[in-house]
Amino acid sequence: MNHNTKDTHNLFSQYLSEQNLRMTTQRELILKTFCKQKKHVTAEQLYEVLKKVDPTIGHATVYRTMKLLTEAGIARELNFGEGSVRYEPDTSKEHHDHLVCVKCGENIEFLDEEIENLQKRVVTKYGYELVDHSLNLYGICPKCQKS
Amino acid sequence: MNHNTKDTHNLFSQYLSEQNLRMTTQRELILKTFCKQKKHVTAEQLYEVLKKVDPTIGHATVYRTMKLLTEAGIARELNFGEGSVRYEPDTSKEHHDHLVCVKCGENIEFLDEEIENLQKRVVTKYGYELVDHSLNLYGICPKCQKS
DNA sequence: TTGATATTGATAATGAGTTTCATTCGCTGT
DNA sequence: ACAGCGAATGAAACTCATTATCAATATCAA
Ligand SMILES: [Mn+2]
Ligand SMILES: [Mn+2]
Ligand SMILES: [Zn+2]
Ligand SMILES: [Zn+2]
Repeated sequence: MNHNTKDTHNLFSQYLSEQNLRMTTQRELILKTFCKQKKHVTAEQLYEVLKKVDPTIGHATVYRTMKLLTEAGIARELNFGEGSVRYEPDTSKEHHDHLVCVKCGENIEFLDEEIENLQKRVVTKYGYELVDHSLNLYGICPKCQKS
Repeated sequence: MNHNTKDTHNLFSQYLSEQNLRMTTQRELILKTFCKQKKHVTAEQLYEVLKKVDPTIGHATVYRTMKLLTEAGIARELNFGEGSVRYEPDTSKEHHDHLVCVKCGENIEFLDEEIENLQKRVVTKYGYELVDHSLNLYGICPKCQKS
């Protein structure tokens, strides 16, 4: 289940005060707008959406805030090798990996417990301590296979 | 086993002629130098090495040639989210994934057949046609755990 | 050897993301 | 409500990786 807006707002407030940072109207707006997005967005895309609500909002503020949301565990960075980072809500309850169509960009979220476990096995085999992982599968979606 | 220099040179020559492109002294030098590298290099790092051999070589030529080598199936692009792309020899005989230390950057190459197979299962489950994949595990190496 | 055309290197341009800095805002204590 | 201080903001300049432009040069089939 997803965090609702109030959940993430509380989470963010708490994170900010822990770090002696402040909740601002811009940060509230960015959080709210980010949580509404249905797709994985880049900071630039989110900035475009935000400008319609608050035309005075700054470019840098969006980047800065997405970084904060990531540190707070509310957003997660995705790198599909496109040249820019995408963000998705990160509720830590629902980790998943991605299957991306290289033609149209459509992407499916999946979670394979077996793969997750095997990853841990690899990491411990080499004496490493697992911090994170990134698994992206690239393919051609059924729709694009027909054209 | 690795391609040797002559192998890759032939592969590259063939690819170039198929595309109506030309083998040049710069391309030969870049290929040779790239194949000698022991670690995954960025285009910039390779450029630094190349300048010592041929100080007149151009920055853009290195980038252009690494792109060609990738298309020819001789190099493979790696993205560890560092901001720049790294390259490794791609012999297709020896695919592997990476386990990277987030502290010191040391990285281990591994191949887990079970994971590879499970990936295929995921892809076919959703009706996709697998094109590529990228699996990076990030952790802390034994050495860095002690400090 | 020649000519068509691909390639090169210098340089400018791009695009994502970050830094700087003067101004404004948020919060805590009064 | 008010003051004061440090945090946050937006504009603009900047960085860094990579790509585009273009005049000069090199390759190779004929
Ligand atoms: Mn996702
Ligand atoms: Mn490797
Ligand atoms: Zn598609
Ligand atoms: Zn390490």
